[in-house]
Amino acid sequence: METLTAAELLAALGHESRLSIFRLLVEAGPEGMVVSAIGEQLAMAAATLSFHLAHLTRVGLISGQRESRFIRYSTNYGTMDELIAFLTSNCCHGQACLPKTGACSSTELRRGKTENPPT
Amino acid sequence: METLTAAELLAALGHESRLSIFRLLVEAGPEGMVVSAIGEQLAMAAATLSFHLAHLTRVGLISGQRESRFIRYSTNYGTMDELIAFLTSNCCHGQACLPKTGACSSTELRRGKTENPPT
DNA sequence: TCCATAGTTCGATAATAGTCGAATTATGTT
DNA sequence: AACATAATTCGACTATTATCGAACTATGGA
Repeated sequence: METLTAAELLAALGHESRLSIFRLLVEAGPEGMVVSAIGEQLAMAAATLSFHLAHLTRVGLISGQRESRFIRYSTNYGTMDELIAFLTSNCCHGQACLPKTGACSSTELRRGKTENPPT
Repeated sequence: METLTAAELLAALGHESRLSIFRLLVEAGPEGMVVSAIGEQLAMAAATLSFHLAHLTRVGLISGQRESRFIRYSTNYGTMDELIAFLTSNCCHGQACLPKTGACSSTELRRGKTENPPT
């Protein structure tokens, strides 16, 4: 993943409103949520919510599809997966720098443990 | 970790210059790097570099300590560890949500191929 | 003390991002 | 068709962020 791309993803998540939206969608799971339902949870003007949804969509973290009058958004797990991989790569360059929470190892587990093998 | 705090960390990393600085320091390992050495790698005005170092320091991602005339910065792995933990928590709420790593497809999506899927 | 070097802080400017009411588009209902 | 609902886009405004030369602070050496 390019540094520029990663920075765009991080910047997209680096705003309280968008991070809240994203986490809400992550918690909602693959089914996602309809915009009005998101709006009910997070108090913000409809235009503002739409603005942030568009931003998250543009960088590829979420995507939405119309369902009659509604538009249902859900997270693109793959993008998030790539971002986590980027953040954890070059991280230990050999030795384990993130051993305590198991964040690294669980990611490696998910990914088949080939990205950054300890030397 | 609070959502606000996480957003601040993500925003700090969500800028190409700062992400480059951070990754350079991550690669440098626990020894870190002196400011002038960072400046040699990443072309930017000294004031700009200082500005970004201060930002990364303020959110706790890096810290610096003086060594005679130099100031040596290094990454605070713990902060990064917490951030990764935050990002991966609530992620699958039980089931594995990141099994496949659809790396290429999600990248294509970001490239704007199918911005608004035809309905 | 005087000078050079390493970094930071200041100040002014330019650029970008966020907010939200109002207008608009899309869909479904009567 | 007329109306209601869901969501986006527009437009204008405000706030924040980034940049960088110049001035400043801190340290070490002559």
